[in-house]
Amino acid sequence: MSYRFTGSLPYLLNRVGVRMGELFLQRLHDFDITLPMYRVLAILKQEGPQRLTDLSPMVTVEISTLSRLVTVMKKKGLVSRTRPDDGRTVSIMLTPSGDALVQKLMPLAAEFEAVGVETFSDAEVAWLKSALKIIHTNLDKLEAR
Amino acid sequence: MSYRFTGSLPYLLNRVGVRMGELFLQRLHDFDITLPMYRVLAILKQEGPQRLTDLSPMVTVEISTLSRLVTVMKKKGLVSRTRPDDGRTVSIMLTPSGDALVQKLMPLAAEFEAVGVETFSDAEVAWLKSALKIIHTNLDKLEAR
DNA sequence: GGCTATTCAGTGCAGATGCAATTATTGTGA
DNA sequence: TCACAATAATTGCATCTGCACTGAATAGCC
Repeated sequence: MSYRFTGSLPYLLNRVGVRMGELFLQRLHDFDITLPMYRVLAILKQEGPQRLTDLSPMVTVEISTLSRLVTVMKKKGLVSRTRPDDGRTVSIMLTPSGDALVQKLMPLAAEFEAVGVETFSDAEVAWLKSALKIIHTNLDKLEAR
Repeated sequence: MSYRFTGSLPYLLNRVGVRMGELFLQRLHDFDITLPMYRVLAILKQEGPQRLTDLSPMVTVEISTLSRLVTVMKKKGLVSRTRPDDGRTVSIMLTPSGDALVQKLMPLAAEFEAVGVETFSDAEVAWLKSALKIIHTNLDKLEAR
């Protein structure tokens, strides 16, 4: 039966990833933010103020897109832009309002994860997560051509 | 240590999924098609002619987007549109040219998967894939609110 | 110190996408 | 049979996104 597309890893990964994102976005609708915005908030909450260049790989979004995204988020009062030490650099920081919002959303995200893996043991979930990290690293070999 | 966003399942899934897609898209560039187009071709190759409604959940793409996508693919001579039995329905089918293209791309996709999981045993890969399917099913519980 | 290269962010533009409304066809109940 | 509901695909519109280019600031080299 050779190669089954619907049984391939890229397909299965994309399918479950997109699905989870879609479902989460529906809940986010009440808070008037998008999925990438949530990811930015969550990263800033965890890692503290970041430059766009550093934020980009963490949220897997192009810098140009991120730049515009931050503009919108600033208008919403969720983050602030400041020019610190380096004049080229911009430091993106959570505002108290943004911090409060991400605080409210974290339980929701946790619930999504819990439902997704409710049929697995803790050890299995741990293995799965480490596997996803390893695969991400393995993909580096494809990067340089 | 409470909740770590970068250690959460949705984040890890999205990150590796998007990354794999980006890398694959780079290779697809030589063939002048996009990632969703490849997915449509692969599904049609495996499952045979499909309606838009059936295709949509399989490629995780909105029907409206799919409709326009098929228009472009038809112009490229990769697929054909036909109105069969039901007058409302459209049957999307691979052309010989589309079939030849997907045939060329399948080894490439297989290589991507192989590199991604090269540090895992066959049994581990099998478990991982079944886990991704189960999670996708578990997410149904979040669908209906 | 001054010139060039590099780094970082922002913009113009074209294409992709989703939601909502529209059109066309089929199914159904009185 | 006829009106009305349901299904399938398409289109209008606003938004999102990435690529390529531009602008601004710093670093490195002579």
